[in-house]
Amino acid sequence: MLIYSNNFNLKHIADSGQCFRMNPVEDAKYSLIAYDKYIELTQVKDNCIELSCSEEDYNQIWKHYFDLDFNYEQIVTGLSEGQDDFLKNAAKFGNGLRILKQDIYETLISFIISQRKNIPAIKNCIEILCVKYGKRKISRECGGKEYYTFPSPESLANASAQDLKITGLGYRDRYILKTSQSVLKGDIDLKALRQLSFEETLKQLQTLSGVGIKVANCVALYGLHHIEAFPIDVWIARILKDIYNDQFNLEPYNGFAGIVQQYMFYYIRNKK
DNA sequence: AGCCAGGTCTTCG
DNA sequence: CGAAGACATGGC
Repeated sequence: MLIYSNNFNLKHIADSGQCFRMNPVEDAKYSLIAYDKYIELTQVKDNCIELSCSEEDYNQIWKHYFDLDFNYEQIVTGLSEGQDDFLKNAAKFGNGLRILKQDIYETLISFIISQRKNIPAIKNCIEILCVKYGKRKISRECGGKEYYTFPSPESLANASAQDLKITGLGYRDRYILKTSQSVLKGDIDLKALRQLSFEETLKQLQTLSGVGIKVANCVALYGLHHIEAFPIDVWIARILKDIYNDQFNLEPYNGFAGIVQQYMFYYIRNKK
């Protein structure tokens, strides 16, 4: 089916570092695995995307996943026409970036893995984890394509420390194990986080093993859609220091700082 | 080859 | 308290 939107760019989203299982398959075409589903998406035109899914899956999953009920136009135009030169360029450069609504547990585990790894390494590591601990499935829509779902909390909580060693997790293996056990035991109720305030959510997430302020903000932003979150990693920290001399004022972007952050991150990582 | 990666945890002063 | 050091592995 075809979707029309002025702010929906597959390449930018795939390279945005917020999701790790969206990859190019051929020119302008991407595969994506999320919520136990496999989908292929093609950028037909700047403002037109073709999805391989049924209308039912679109309405139940993908419309929500890509945050397509939200209009990014005003915010992105606001940035690209504002007075901040860096954000102007970032907004123009990354136009079509959106903040995805990903599964909370997958986001949590993915961003625990992300610490001190580059993005290709994160992707590889997650893929190994999925093949080893996820479910093998076949996509009907996409020519019998084989894929693996993201592991459940049970499967990772019950993984042996020995087996985890060979997944390339490094020292993060114990974080994954402990956090998955916390989720499984109910020490934390990931779904219930949706009822909490942003600040309280960050606090609860940080009780988990391997989750500090940065990962907590990423989970809040990409898994719970707190678009006021502003994760500061090494790249954003460099921007704040080098471009803004540590004087960046978030206040004008109150309530959607996460979108600003995403455009900053994409721009600094991908501009020549 | 050697540095660095979407940080966190522990230890030290 | 805040600052420094340790941490596993792989990509480039």
